[in-house]
Amino acid sequence: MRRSVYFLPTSKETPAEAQIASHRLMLRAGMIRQSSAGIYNWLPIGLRVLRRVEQIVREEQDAAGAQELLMPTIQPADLWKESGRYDDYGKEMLRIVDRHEREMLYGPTHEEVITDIFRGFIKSYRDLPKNLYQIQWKFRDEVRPRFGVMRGREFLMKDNYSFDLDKDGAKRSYDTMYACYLKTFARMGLKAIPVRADPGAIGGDMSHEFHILAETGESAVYYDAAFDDLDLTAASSDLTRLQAVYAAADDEHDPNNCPVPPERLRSARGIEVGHIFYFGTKYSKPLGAIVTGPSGESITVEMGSYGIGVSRLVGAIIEAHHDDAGILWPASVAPFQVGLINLKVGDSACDEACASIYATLLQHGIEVLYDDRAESPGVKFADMDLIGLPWQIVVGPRGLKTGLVELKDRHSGARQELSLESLFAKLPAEVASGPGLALLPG
RNA sequence: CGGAGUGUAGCUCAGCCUGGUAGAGCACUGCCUUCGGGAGGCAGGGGCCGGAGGUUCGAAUCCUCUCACUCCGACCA
Repeated sequence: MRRSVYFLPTSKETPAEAQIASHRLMLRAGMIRQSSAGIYNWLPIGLRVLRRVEQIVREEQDAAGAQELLMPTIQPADLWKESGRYDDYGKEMLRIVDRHEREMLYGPTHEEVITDIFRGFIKSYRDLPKNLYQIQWKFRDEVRPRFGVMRGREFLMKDNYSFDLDKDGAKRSYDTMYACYLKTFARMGLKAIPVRADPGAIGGDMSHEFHILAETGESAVYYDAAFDDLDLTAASSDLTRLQAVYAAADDEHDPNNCPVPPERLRSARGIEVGHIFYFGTKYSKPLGAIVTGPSGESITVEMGSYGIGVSRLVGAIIEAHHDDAGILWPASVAPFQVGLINLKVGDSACDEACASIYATLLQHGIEVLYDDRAESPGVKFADMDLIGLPWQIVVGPRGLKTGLVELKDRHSGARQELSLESLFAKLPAEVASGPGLALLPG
């Protein structure tokens, strides 16, 4: 993408309303623009990141055996009356009346709708288990939205729902998602600690929240120091061991009754990016999600639900990956892999070298943001650092005199002067291997 | 929902106390000089001072009401 035509409104000024780094950086990097309290426009470069995060979540859901569907944002109130939650949910639910005076609502979650789908089609134990997911916008009329997309009222969420014949099956579904979540977050460059949690309004008796540790986190979490050394990306083989290590959210942690000795207890702030629940028949019972068992008996299915805050993750990733100059995107979610800076637009040597590099990168399927504006180099460098692409290629007249361009690793700051030939020879491999890799000595 | 604030140019803000021609920096447009980590000069464009009432000869400024947004607390992916 050429910077001269791309809609990318970066800003030097720190927006007055933004309190935390991720919010400031998202506004300054032209990713989002507030529409009203807790509701955001996603501008092109922000949407690119959102889509990448969404895609990682999707791939891991698919890999875990969940199947994607899409439910509506607007739901009929009747279903919620049937589950008994219409009155319970309170003012967080945005209620709408249509032209026929029918009560509708903008879905804050989809247990009722998915259960309605299930009961309409699934009638036999032989069709179980099922695990269905969607990535859809939700609306919760938060009393106090804040921190940009980290606590918006409208937010993109991956939610899935498991249906099993019995509690053992439900536990397997739960564990599958538990492992899936660890892998999902790891792919985004995040270490998410699974902590025991209060099932809250969703209800149920088994629940974990996944927290990214960050100073700006909204929740207090307590955990065994062993977590600091655990490889949370490990396969599900040692899940039982992992789940035995203590970690609890604020409301579940009792300082007077904690299994972890004080010297090993750690407390930190966390950003909740995922939450999984097992809640048995809480919804299947009132909504009549019943299958016929092997002996012809009626069995009320065991359910669980699992959420990942996709739009929140974009903010959380920035909280975990930024420096004074701007964002440091992990390659897996970066809006572009490479930023190409032409230091002197109009200089034929610079223009030709950049055009050649740009074309070559595109040929290799590498996404590149080419800053071809007639701006001062200072502006371009600052903008590119702010945007935070993993790699930068700097092309200027001085270097070109000896046939060299600069390759910079945004994460480590390491720079290397390369000839065009060696750049072409090594760049695709370097980019494919991701940022943070030490560059070979020039 | 309680408490505290803020609304003036696209952005960050001054002006308000003490009423009298609407301001600055950045951004934007044009020209010139620059160009290796947020350049400089000159010339421009851009505002119903959030909205509605009121007081006054006169209101961004004083009063009342309202709307929006932000922050602190209690609640949540």
